[in-house]
Amino acid sequence: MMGGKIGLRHLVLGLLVQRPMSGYDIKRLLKGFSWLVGSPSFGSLYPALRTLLEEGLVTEEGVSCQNKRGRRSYCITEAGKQVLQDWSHQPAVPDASLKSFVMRLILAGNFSRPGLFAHLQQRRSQVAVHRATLNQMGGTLDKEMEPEQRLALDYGLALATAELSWLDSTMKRLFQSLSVEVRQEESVDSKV
Amino acid sequence: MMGGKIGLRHLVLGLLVQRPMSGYDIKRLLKGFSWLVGSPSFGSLYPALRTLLEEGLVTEEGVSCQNKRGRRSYCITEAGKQVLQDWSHQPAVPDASLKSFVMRLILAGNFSRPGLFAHLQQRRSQVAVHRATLNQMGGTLDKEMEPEQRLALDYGLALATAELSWLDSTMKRLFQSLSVEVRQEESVDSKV
DNA sequence: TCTCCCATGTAATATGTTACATGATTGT
DNA sequence: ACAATCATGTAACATATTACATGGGAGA
Repeated sequence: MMGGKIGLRHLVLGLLVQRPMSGYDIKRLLKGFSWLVGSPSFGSLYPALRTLLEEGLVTEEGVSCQNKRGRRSYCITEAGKQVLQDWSHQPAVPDASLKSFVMRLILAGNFSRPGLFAHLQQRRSQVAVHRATLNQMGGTLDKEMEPEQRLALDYGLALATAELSWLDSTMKRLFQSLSVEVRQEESVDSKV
Repeated sequence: MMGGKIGLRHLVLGLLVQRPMSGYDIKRLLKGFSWLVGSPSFGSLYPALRTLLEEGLVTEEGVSCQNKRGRRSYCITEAGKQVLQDWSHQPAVPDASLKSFVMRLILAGNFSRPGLFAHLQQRRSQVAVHRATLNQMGGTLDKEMEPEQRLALDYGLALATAELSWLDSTMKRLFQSLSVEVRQEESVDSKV
């Protein structure tokens, strides 16, 4: 879910620059952005932290480090900052993005007309949820999110809005007779 | 690059409904949509076709099937159509999308201001290329692409345009002094 | 025949998810 | 002390990429 070249490692390092965090913290923080970057599973997150620790890019900071279990907070080291610095100077690879929805769109010819409509509508409700989530994050700012992350939030909102707009106009165009349902759902969204 | 639950298999099946194709054909066709769905590598494509063949979801059709090497065209079977049908009735899982660009955006606080600007501008040029590619596909339609795929094309264009718009306004807002460069690049894009 | 490109195949490697197991902490 | 949740760890599995190897056909 996190995708190849970039890797979880750099994302983790980048988040640890802002403040020390545990694996659990990272997971929680990233969950809000899951639509945009994907939320790593613990099965990949914890091993990644372990590796970073062994490589000396992060250190363990915390009250109860001698215990095998228990909360562990990680803190980026100078070496880690250097690695992050190097990475940020490399050009970003353009990576594929939307996958399953567009896949189905490409195969739209195989759908029945009602099937296509259902597909578009399902996507619409998913995107609406994502937009609502991002909106909510913007509201509860200050607490856990650094102000710099507003940019990512803003970006996500802009794209979600554009997609909703496309979905609406497309559904309207293809299925004019059913446009009533779309309108109803729209009014629900705008309350969020 | 293709992502979990959905799998290459269904995409391949879906494309084979339209007409028989070889692995190479599939790869070529998908390359144009690579920004939207990801383009599978041969290392995953050929084994996938092999598996589908063994499962009886596709058959080999072609002139020289007795050869070990050489062009092989695959044709979907009734069983394959059934599998595809079942799949298309399942709800789509919302999958993460933009990854590396947004990752860097989230980490924007670690960037220097010029670094951030470079990052945004790089993204802009990538998206501009993608949009140009899609535009071109729309022009050379009829040849290799089924008319149903226009929908995916249209979707991709709408999103790319929205993203370019956001990038432009954001860059303008954050770096007003440098907005001249953006304008220049804009005029280049519109020629495509 | 030689060369270049088309087309397929495969092994090594990387990375991620799922499902499970287990230890800590907190509230009642 | 008990339950619920927090938090970490790990093995089995799935899937993709990369780099390489190989065969076939068209033209010089």
